[in-house]
Amino acid sequence: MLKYHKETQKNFSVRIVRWYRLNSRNLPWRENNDPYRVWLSEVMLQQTRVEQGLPYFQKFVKKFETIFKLASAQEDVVLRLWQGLGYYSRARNLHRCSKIIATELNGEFPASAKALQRLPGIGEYTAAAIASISFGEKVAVVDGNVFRVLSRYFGIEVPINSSEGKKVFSTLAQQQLNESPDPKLPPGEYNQGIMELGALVCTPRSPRCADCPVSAGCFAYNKNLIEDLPVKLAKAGKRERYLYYLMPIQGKSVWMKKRSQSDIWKGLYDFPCIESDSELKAAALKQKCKSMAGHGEVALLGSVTHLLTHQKLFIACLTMTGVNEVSLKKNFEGKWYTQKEVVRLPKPKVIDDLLKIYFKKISQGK
DNA sequence: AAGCCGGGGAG
DNA sequence: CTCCCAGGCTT
Repeated sequence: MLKYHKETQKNFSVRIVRWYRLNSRNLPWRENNDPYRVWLSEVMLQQTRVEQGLPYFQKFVKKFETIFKLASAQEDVVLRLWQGLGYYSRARNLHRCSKIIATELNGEFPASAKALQRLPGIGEYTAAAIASISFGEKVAVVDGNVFRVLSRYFGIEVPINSSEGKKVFSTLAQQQLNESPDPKLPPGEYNQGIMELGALVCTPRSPRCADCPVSAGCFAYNKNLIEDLPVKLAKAGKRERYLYYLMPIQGKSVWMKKRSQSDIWKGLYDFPCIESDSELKAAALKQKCKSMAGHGEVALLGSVTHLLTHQKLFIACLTMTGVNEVSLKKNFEGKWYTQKEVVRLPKPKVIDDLLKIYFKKISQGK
């Protein structure tokens, strides 16, 4: 660990809170400290930018005014509202969590980080966020912003995605709260302040050090190491998958199935799929489709490359009319859904895009 | 401890 | 193109 100046360290937390009070964005979940809204926003913002999550937050609080309304909703309805936000296990865990709180806890959130963390979808970060913001508990959050700000300010080279890094940075974050010169420093404002600073000023690239309230004491700023911190271990490469979707059509209905295995998009709906580790030739693919779903008319609807964090998906989608339902049912799960029903189903972004292409096509009379 | 899970915006 | 975002769960 690199050395830093202790006199500048001492006022870090106080400067952060002072800056936060003058520069915080006006965000809907900051209107009050209601744990339901704080929880909802924190789960939505896991690995997600504020701008991306914001419209979803508005939709959710409007549709589910209380945790009881969320708890009594169907999972498909929750997933459909979450559609497009990604990491769908968050939505499934959010729903599970709401049921526990509504039915077992009389609708009241546990008031400590330790108790909160026992709930599904609430890990160390989210537990600390809710406990500090809604209940004033003196517990520090450690998210991507905190890693970056602390790494730069204190000049710490330990990789932020290593086990040691997690320990080092959470200890350091908690120290700022415990050893603050202001014993009444509001933990929620300190936590939101350091994250807000990371989001608005101490950004991953081209940070706005001229606007930073703690630049004078910042190790990286003073040593001109801003671009070198934080340190991060290299990640594994992406797996490549070739997904060949067969979209069976019957009148105004489309055959879809729910993804239930522990794979991408669990809980969402897509079409029968033939997967391969390598590219399939058009002729071979067509042959395969016909053998699995009957000898109907096959046509290419579209093909796209879809990037996920860990996977690169090469996707092609074939429409098929005149399918043999017996053959289809033997090879694939699922059932027929009318166009109206299809719109209501929660679907991955790519599937939603493909359906839009198809529906547009048929509305123009092919 | 390492791998897995989405989608989008910035540079 | 790469990186990363108010992380958590599974193996």
